[in-house]
Amino acid sequence: MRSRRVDIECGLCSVRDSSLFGGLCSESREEINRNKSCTVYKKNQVVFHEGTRPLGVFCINSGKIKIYKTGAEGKDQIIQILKAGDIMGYRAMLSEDQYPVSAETLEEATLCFIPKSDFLHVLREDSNFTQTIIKSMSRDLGSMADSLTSLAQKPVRERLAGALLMLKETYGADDQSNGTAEINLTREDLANIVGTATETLIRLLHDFKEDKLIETQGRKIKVLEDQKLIRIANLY
Amino acid sequence: MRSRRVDIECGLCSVRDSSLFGGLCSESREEINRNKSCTVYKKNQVVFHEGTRPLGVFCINSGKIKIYKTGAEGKDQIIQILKAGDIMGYRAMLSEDQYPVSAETLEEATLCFIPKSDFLHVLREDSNFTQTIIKSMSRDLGSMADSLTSLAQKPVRERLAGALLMLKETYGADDQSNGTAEINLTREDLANIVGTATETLIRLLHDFKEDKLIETQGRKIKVLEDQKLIRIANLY
DNA sequence: CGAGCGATTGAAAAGACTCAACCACCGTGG
DNA sequence: CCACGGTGGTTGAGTCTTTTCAATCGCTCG
Repeated sequence: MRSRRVDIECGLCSVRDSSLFGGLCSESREEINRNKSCTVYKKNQVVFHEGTRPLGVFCINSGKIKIYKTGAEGKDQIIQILKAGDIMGYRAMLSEDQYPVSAETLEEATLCFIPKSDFLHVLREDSNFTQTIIKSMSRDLGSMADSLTSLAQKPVRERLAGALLMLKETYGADDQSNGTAEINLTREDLANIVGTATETLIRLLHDFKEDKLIETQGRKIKVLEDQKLIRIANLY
Repeated sequence: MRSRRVDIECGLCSVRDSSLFGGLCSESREEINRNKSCTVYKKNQVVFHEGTRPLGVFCINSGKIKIYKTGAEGKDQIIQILKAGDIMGYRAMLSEDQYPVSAETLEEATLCFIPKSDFLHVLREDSNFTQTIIKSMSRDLGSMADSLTSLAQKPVRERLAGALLMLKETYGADDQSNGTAEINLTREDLANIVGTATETLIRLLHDFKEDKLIETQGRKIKVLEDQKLIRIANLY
């Protein structure tokens, strides 16, 4: 058995308020809820693959997902890390195009799949929701412009500092972590976020650890000195 | 006098069909046309600046525009080059946010400014247009994921080859160029597209010229061997 | 227990950047 | 008309970051 079905009610969903579906009226919500199917994915399962066509959208109930693109040499570039409450796959669906990227679970994750027709119907009926979607896309576009710029201009060290701060947010969000969020990724994934070789990444992590900016236990990374990292990241 | 006003009718506009406004019904088009103001910008004039707030959108009637973001060290990263028919500035406006990037003319350009209220009204009324806008944003998101990946993974040489091919398209589009498009950019701008130092860019251009892949006359670059460049760019 | 993956370290090589100087072209003002 | 200043283009040399390759280690899983 590759995956397990579960029942989740949108109305009772713990991540509802933090998701893009948060603002839906009860009518729209019911429509989204009606035909969706929720599945528990195991760690490192591919949810969708670059080049295939979307049949609907996924809403993350729990777990983290990496969105990545495979480069010419087979190396993955991670574009973003999604967490509970995030919705994925709607862009390619709306543009009636193939997925430009792939999605894979980083840990066990529960995803709700909403069929294309239901999603589109709600989008057509609920102009507030349309607005929400458009805003979300705009924000993503802006943050990708940021990433592009730092990838082009900043040395690896600065990018790593920035990535650690970003990941602290992502990993601190859900758990009952009292500010002690632990980043849990393979060194390779981390390198593919920062855009560098795994070895380089390991060496820099080592430096940061020596400087007491972070702590590591196995693969887990705990960010200690946000302020100093912000300075290193050259964020203005 | 910094800029000159001119009159252009959307209904007669030469770039109408190639723009996102192409599919508008005559009613919507009239609404877009009504309150717009068209201005001739000189070369190297800033149209809007990162961090300011949009009051409407711009439609490019003629000329090329660079969209860029200024990095921490004051170096610009060019995100895209827009040409006649393209619309710019709607994302920040729709997300009710500041511009995440700046826009500057690369040559004399005629831009039509459409006030926010008119644009939003058409967007609300015309669901086809909403669809068009969403698609355009999705496509941009996909192509930015591409850029991100090649910036992170490909050496400068490959990125330059890719950029030249892309620019050939951009510069070949309008003119009555019979396949002999000439790229006309400063070396610095070109370096800021590729994401490298100006000197590095110049050296690589020199190599390409030696290999008869391109021709240069002053700052102008003519792409000769598309196929070979595609291979160098490692496009799959 | 052996295979294999992920993490780590070392050493060498390569790619790209910086700095500095110089050139070429162009518009301006004397 | 020509010297001048400035911008953009080019070249060289040295340096440094980052990558690559190779090898080792630790741990988990079957």
